[in-house]
Amino acid sequence: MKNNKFQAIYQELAKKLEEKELRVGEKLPSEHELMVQYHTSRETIRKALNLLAQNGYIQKVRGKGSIVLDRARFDFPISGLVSFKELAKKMGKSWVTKVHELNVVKPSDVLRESLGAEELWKVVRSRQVDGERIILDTDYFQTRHVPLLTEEIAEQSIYEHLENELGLSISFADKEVTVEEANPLDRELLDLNGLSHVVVVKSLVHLDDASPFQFTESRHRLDKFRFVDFARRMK
Amino acid sequence: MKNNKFQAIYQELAKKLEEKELRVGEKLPSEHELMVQYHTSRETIRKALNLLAQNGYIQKVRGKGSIVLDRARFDFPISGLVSFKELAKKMGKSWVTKVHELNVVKPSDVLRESLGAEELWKVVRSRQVDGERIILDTDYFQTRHVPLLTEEIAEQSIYEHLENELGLSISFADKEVTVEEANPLDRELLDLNGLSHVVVVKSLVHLDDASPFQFTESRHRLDKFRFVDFARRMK
DNA sequence: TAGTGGTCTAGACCACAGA
DNA sequence: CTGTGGTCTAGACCACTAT
Repeated sequence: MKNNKFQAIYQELAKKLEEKELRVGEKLPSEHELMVQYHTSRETIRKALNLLAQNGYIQKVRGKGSIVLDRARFDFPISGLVSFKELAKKMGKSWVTKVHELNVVKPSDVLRESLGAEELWKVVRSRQVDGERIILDTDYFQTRHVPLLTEEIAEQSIYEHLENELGLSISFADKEVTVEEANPLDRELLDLNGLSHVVVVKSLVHLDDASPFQFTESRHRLDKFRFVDFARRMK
Repeated sequence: MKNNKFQAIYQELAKKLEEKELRVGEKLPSEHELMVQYHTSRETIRKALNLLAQNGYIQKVRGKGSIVLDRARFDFPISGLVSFKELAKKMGKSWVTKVHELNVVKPSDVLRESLGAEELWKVVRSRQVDGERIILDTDYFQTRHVPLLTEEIAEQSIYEHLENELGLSISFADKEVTVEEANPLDRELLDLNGLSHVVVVKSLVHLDDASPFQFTESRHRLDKFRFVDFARRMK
């Protein structure tokens, strides 16, 4: 990966934990031991362990050690920071993305204020998983950062295109999950099976320099929605 | 608070940011400057700033500085690590908690496996906000850690009781958000207004030593559910 | 080039768990 | 008491932004 020692150690340990080289409830080697193993300083080991803790692999307990947690590692944030393609792949699902709209539009007042731009790419896509259209995504991107979008790109992964081709670095997102009544577009482009409501995930995505870059509204069929979170109390 | 320098600095800076002493988009003083201001080392300042970043107050940009983010600071996780009482108070809502069941039960197989106990407190409570019963909470607690629960405690805040009276320290939770069809108990104890589904938040809450302690199923009326999240890409 | 944040070190002292 | 993780320091070097 990168040149960072602590990231490398994190990834090595995370891999070991995913491959269950250590059982749930057992303890990681102590920080001192890891320090020796990896020929590095204690603070560097601690950075790696803190990453593990933040990501739910371990729980550090003073005086005892680092306990391996039972984390079903299928968890991932719905939309926003992980692309739909990655998600579907991880879940081992067959999926089809269909592009319904792709053009440059003038933003509404709310969007103009959120994204601070006079021109935005608008992309409307439905997501079909196992033969059913269950997600309807509407994305708005800054034209400033994205000169060109094509149907081919939108059908594959816009995120991959942004990060790999354009070198944009996504950093963080504010997300809001609510439930709304299905609108006519939902009824047209999703297989709702008579369900009256949809789960709506709105995300405002930012780049590394903290500038707002993308707004997404993701509308999910109720019965296919699942959101898993790992909440750690602030210390 | 505690004796920790970096926590104190974090709290002081967070307070300043909440009181808008710095505007969105402006920059915090540099790490070197803060180091001098607070008579401390750079790593300590960096710990405080990392806390600010983790909690969405700032975004650190290499070569530039720490940029103040526009974070509506009303965000909080729904259920699990924040008590209903805290939540309602923050939102400035009138609320009533009604206890429908409170006793010791033998756990189901799933619960026994999750919590590893042969005896659990079961508490069923409805939450009324602004005159409407919109949330139905079912909690299971380890009797091992909680010798006594009374209706009075359950009507107020069980969390306050656990942390203040019993000295238990809650640490982290796994949460799952789904939508389910309303069941007869939902219809009886909630004002559903004909809505056919409820949002279900399941949480498995752990103590500081990583032992599972509490399982909660929180059922929310669709139209009153809102979940706000701040997602940071792993680095 | 000067100023910023990012990583890393080697050491110190403290708080807590367990034998 | 020993071993664990938690905090803090003073310094070094690197990578990036801006001028």
